[in-house]
Amino acid sequence: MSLLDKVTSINRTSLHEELTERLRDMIIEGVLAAGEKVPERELCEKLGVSRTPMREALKVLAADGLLTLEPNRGARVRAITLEDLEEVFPLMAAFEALAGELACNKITDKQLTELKKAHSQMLRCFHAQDMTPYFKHNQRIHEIILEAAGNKTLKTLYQSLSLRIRSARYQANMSPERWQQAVDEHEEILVALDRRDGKALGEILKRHLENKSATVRQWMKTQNPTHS
Amino acid sequence: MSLLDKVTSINRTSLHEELTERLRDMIIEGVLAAGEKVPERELCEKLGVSRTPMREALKVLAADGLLTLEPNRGARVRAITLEDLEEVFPLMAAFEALAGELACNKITDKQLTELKKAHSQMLRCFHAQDMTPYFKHNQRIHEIILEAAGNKTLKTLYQSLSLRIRSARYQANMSPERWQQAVDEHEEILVALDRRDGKALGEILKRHLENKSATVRQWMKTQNPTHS
DNA sequence: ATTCTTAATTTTGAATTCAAAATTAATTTA
DNA sequence: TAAATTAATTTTGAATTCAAAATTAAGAAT
Repeated sequence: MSLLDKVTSINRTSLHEELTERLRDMIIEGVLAAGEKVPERELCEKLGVSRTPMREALKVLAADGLLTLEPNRGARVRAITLEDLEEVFPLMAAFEALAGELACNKITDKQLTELKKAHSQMLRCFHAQDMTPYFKHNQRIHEIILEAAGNKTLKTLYQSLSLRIRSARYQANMSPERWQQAVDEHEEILVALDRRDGKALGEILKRHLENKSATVRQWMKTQNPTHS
Repeated sequence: MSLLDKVTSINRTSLHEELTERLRDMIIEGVLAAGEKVPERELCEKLGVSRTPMREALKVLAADGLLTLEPNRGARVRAITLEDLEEVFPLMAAFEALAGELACNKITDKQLTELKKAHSQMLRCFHAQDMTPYFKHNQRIHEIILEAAGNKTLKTLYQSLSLRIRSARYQANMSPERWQQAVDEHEEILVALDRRDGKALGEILKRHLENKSATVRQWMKTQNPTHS
């Protein structure tokens, strides 16, 4: 096999794909705020593209649940409701449980090492009561487990759902007790993984997410009692 | 509230939405065969639409996993591989299990009656060894459970995955023993639902789908031992 | 002044157009 | 004749154009 064969083709991703990613980021970052209309023309101008690829991207994001298309009146960033949360969290919990079970069978030593590293970093942030990096490491841990599960479809679906409830997920501040509890659960997760006890890990992860869910729902209710 | 307020707006669904549905059907029915290129121009002519909405629909279906887009060379109907099956089935099993648990809490008497009706119809087909309507009633049962779970997101995701493995799912011939087993499992499902035993139902449904998975994978290996 | 009606403007949905890439056909060369 | 090169054709990606719908602005009527 010549060296040339190893040259992978340039990622000449199509415009609509790039746009989809770009818009997705803008939604995550809140540049396009939840509930707001998507300013199609303005976006086209700012990004220097025509409406054709832009509208293709909007359709894809709508199919993905991040936008809603209102016939003859354009796209709107989907605002998350309490009902959405209550639908999505059980699914996320099921995904996490499955990921845990699969990961127990497949996780490599390297991945486990990474996981432990992320875990101890997270612990440090917890003790320093430093929320933002805590969340970062936390997210990383769940990503490693998902990766270790070795199921691309699972990963894609999980991330898609995760994105939908993004805003609520990391804005709900946890009470000190809840935070301690979350950390304890993470200890349990590590132990189960170390033992390769898939069944136990699945249950812990499910419980972990259900607790998270309760926190977020609680928070959301205080935010907007009439659950818009 | 006047009667006029009850008049729901005409479903002036946009062209691209109708097209998406239409193409999806064509894929399910095999009019667009797995692995084949999607004849964009031809389809536009036959359906009497321009390329703009057609291409929007193709992008949506690609995001949904039914098509793959090959840059500068159009869309192709995604052919299901053994790897796909092995990724998707565990997810379907998790979905079914969750649906079962949720359904136990929420199922109405009417739905349960419907379910029992579909079940006895399915049994009749089993005893007559009439495969095609058996599958129809079978599918209906799982749909009712999904519906009873009362989680739209779950329903959507399940159906999306179900569609992806459609071809394999209902083409694998079951052995007489496996068929009997499937029927027995369905009996168990009914019993658990009747008892509103969510935990048990979840486990039965999971096992049910795992057995289904084994059958389909077996069949697929005989179809194409090198798993294209 | 406030509501209703009508006209102007903008936005949206979809067809058309155009350039670039890929494919096929034709031609040349060995 | 078979492989390689070049030219013609088709297909694809994306911008532009155009008609219909929605929104806004302006004018008329109460």
